[in-house]
Amino acid sequence: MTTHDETPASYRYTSELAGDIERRWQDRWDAEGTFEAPNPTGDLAVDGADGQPLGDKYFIMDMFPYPSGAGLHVGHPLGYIATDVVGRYRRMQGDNVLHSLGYDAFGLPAEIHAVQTGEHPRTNTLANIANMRRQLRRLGLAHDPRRSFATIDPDFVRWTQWIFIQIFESWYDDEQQRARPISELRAEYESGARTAPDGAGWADLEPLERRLLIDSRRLAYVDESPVNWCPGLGTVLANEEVTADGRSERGNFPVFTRNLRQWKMRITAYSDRLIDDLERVDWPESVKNMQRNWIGRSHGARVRFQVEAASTSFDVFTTRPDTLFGATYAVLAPEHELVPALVTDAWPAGTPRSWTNGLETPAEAVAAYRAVAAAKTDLERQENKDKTGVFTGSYATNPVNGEQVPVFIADYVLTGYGTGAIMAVPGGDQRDFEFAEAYGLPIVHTVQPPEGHEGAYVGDGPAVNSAQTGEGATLDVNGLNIAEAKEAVVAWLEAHGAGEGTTTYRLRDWLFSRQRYWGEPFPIVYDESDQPIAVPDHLLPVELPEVPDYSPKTYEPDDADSTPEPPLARADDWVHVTLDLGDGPRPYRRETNTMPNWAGSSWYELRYTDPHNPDAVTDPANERYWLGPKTPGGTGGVDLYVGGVEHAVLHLLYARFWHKVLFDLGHVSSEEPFHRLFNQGYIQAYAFVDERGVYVEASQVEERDGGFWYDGRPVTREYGKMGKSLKNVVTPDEMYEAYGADTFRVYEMSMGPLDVSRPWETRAVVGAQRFLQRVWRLLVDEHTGESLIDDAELDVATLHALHTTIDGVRGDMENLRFNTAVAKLIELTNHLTKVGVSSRAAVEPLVLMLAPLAPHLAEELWSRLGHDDSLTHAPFPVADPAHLTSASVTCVVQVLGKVRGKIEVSPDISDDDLTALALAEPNVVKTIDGREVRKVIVKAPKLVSIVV
RNA sequence: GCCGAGUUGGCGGAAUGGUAGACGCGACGGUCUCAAAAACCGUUGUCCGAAAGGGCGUGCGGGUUCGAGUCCCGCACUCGGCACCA
Repeated sequence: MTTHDETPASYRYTSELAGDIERRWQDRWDAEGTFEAPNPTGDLAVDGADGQPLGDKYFIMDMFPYPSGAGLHVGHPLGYIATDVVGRYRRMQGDNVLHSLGYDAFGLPAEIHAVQTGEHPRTNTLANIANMRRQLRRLGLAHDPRRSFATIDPDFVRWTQWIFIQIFESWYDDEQQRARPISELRAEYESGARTAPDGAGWADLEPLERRLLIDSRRLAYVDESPVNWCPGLGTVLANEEVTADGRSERGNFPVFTRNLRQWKMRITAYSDRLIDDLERVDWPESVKNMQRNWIGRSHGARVRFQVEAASTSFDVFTTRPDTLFGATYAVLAPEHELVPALVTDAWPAGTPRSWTNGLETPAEAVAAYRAVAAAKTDLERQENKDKTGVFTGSYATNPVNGEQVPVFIADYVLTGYGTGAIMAVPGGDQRDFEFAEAYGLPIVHTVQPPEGHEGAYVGDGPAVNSAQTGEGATLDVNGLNIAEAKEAVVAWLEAHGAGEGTTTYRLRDWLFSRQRYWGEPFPIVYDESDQPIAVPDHLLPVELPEVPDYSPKTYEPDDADSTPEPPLARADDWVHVTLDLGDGPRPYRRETNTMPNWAGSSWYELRYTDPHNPDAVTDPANERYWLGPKTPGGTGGVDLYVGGVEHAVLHLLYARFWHKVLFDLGHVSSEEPFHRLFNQGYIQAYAFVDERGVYVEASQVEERDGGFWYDGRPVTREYGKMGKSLKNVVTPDEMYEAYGADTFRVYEMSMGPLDVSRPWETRAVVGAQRFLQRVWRLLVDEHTGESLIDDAELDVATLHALHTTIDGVRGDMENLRFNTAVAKLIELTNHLTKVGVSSRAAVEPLVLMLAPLAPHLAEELWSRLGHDDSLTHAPFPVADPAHLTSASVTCVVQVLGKVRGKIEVSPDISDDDLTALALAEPNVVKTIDGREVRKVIVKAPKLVSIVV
C-alpha cells in the first residue's frame, strides 16, 4: 500500500486515518453500551424503569454463522452490514432495536478437526468464535454484545434440551389442530374418552402396552423405519439433507435406505399449518414456493380396490378420481405389504408372456422382481425411467364399473408416497401410458383429447367414457369438466363406501438423531424395558462426556450394509447411569445419539430476547414485547430476518415447526418465528486457471490486451464461490487495512441490490473511498485539519438537492435499497463539492444520512460539528416538502413519441401555456414540418406529446 | 417435465407507462509534479455528422398505447428449487 508520510494533505481521509477513527469509536460504543437494547423485564431491563414504555421495538436477525476455522471472506458480512444499516436507521427513527449475533457452533467441521488433531471440538470452536468476533467487531456492527451466545454454551444447550422435552411430552390433537401435553392424552385414555386404535381400553392394557400406546403419539418419538444411512459420514441424515441424486448434501457421499431405530419429529402433523401460514408472513415468494413444494400437499381421493379372489383389498391414492373409468390396471410398489397376499399360485389362463418376465409362477416372478428392486439404490431407480414390472396373478375390481383389472408390481410406484399403490389410467397419465404400451394394456380416454392428440392427455376437457351402464346405474360424469367430475366421483365413492376424498403430503417426519459427537445430547434415558424417559429438568443440561475418540465409525462410502455406531456409545461410564426418577435410584442407559445441527437454530430467535434467563427460554413479557403480534391476528415474529436462500426448506421449516409447538403449548405468543424474511444475494468472485487447468492466485492476475495473465502466461477467467480451492479469497481484514471499515461497508452496500448475487471487484472499492474522502473534505481542511463548516444560508438549488436526497434516501432505507441510497448521497456530495457549500445546514443532514452506512466517519464528523453525544439516536433528517419542487423543470417535448425538444418551464405552468411553448420550440416546429397537429397530450410540467 | 427468478454500455448496476444508461469501476483527455502515484477536473451506449442535428439501441418475434426496459401473447437462453410424488 502507499505510504502517506510525504503527502502534503496530512489530514486526508486515508485508510490510516479511517482506521484510527474506527477503532476509537468502536471502543467508545463498547464503553458506553451504545447498542444495548433494554428489555421489559429481567436482567436486561433498565434499573428502576420496570413498566416504563420502551418505545416501538424492532427486532432484526441475521442467520447466525457457523464459526469456520477459515475465517471470513468479504462475502460473509454482506447481510450483516445490511441489517446493521437497517438497525442504525431504525434507531434514528426512535425505535428500540434488538440486534445481536450468536454462533451456530455445533457441527461437522469442528468434529472433523477434532478427529484429525485430537483437540476437543469445543477448544477449536471457541477459538474460531473469538477470531470471528474480532473480524466482525472491526466492521463496526451495532450489536448488543450482552445478547450474543453460542449454541454450544451449556446454558443454551440446557434450553435446547428443555424444548426437546416439551416436544417429547406432547402429542398432536388432530381435532383441535394443535399440540397438547401428553398428560392430557393419558388422562383421556384413563377416563375412557379415548381408546387405543384397536379399540382396547386403558384398563385392558399392560403397563408396557400403555407406554407404547402413549409413546406412539409423541411429537418426538423413536421409530424403526426406513432412513437415509450414509456410511461415508457414519451417520443417518434427514430427507432435507439428501440431494435429489441420492447423495449427502455434506460430503457428497452415497446415501442408502435402511431400516433403523431412530428419533423422529412429527413435523407432518403441522403440514397444513406450515403451508397455510405462509400466507401470513412477509417472505419472498420463491421461498414460500419451495416450502409448499417440499411439503407437497395434494388433494385427491383414496379409492378401495377389492381383490375378491384373495378376500382382501388395497387403497390407491389418486389426484384424478375423475379418471376412474379409465383405470385399466393397478400397480403396487414392490415393497407394498399386501404383495405376498396377492401373489397367486399359478398364472391365470391366457396371461401374456410379457407379464411374467418369463418365469413359471407368479411367486417366482414377484420374488425376482422384488429382489432386483431392493438391490437398486434410489439413484438407480431414478435414473432408469424405462417402465418395468410384473403381474401378481391377481385381478382387482374397479369400483365404478366392476371391471376386473390386473394388479402389477412395478418400481415406478413408490412405497413412501400416498398409499404405495396406484390405479393406472394410461389415457390420462404419461407414466401409466408408457407402462401400458410396454405391457399391452388397454388405454381408455376419460377426458376428450383435442383432435390429433396422441398418448396420454392430461389437459382439461369434457369427460367421456365415464358412465355406469345397465340397471341401477348411479354414476355418469360424461360431459363434466375435470373439477366437476372429480367432485361427482368422490361423492359417489363416499356414498358407496368405496373411497373418500383425502389429502396427502410429500413431507416426511423429521429424522432427528445423528451418530455424531459434536451435538446436543438427548435428554433421554432408557429403563430396563428399553423405553425412553425424559431426564428431569433439574438434571439439565445433559453434557457431553469426554471421549477418547470423537469419530463415529465410518465405512467405505458404498458399504450399504454397515451399521451406525455413535461415538457416545463408547463412553461406558456416561452411558450407564443411576438416577432417582421418582421410584428410588435405578440403573438407566443414556441415549447415545446426538441432535442434528439444526436443533440450536430452530429456536435461537427466542434466546436473543432474554439471553440469560435461568428460569425460562424467555420471559413471557420479553417474548411478547419483541416477538408478539403487532396487530391482532398477526403471526408475530422477528421484524426482519436476513440470510441466504440455501436454508429455504431446512432451517426455516424446522424453526417454524418448533415455534408452532411452543406456541401451541403456550410458551410463546407468536405463531411464526420470522415475520419478514429477506434473502441476500451472494458475493462471488472471479477465479483463474492456467493452461493445465490449475487455479492460480487470483490477486496476482493482471488484465491487459483483452486477456488475463499470471506470471507472464495467459490464464482463463472463471466465476464462482470465494474460497481456498479457487484461490480467490479476499478478506475483510485486507479491506480494513487498505481502505477502512466504512469504505468497505459503503462499497458492499453500493454494489447492487441486496437480493442479487454479484461479483467482487477489489479495484472498484476505491470509488467508495473517494466518496467518503469528498464528504470529509467538505467539513475538514486536508492540509490543516481545521473545520470548513460555516453557517451560510443555502441557495435554492442546494435546498432542492438536499431535500430530494433526504426524501429519496428515506424511501431507499425503508425498502432496503442501499445501493440507490448511496448513489443519492454521492450525488448530493458531488453537488455540494461543486458549488463549494460547506454550510452546517447542508453537511449536518448529510452526515446523519451517511451514519447508517458509514457510522464511524459520521460519528467523527458529528463530533466535529460540535455534538458531544453519539449520533446513534439523533433523528434521521426529514424532507421539507416546500423544497422538493424546484424553481424550474425541464419539459420534454415529444413528436410521435420521440423526444424533439426540451424547454425550461416553471413547475406550475398551465397546460395551455406549456402547449404553446412546446409548439413554438424550434426543433419541434422543424420536425412537425407543417403537418397537421392531430392531438396534443400534456402532462404538465414534465411532458408534452404531439401527434401529427 | 413442473414451479420460481432473471436477460439493460467494456464491467457492477439505475429508471411511479413519459428525457434509457442515475451512481460507481474501467478507459480516454487534462490539472498538479522533475517524474510517477494519489487527488482533482472533463469526456465516455453506438453509428453518421465540423456542428446543429439525425439513425439505431434494454435477449428474440408479435401486440396494446400518442409513448413500452416497464403492460399483454409467444419464443430462446441463464440461474435456483422439485421431479416416475400418482
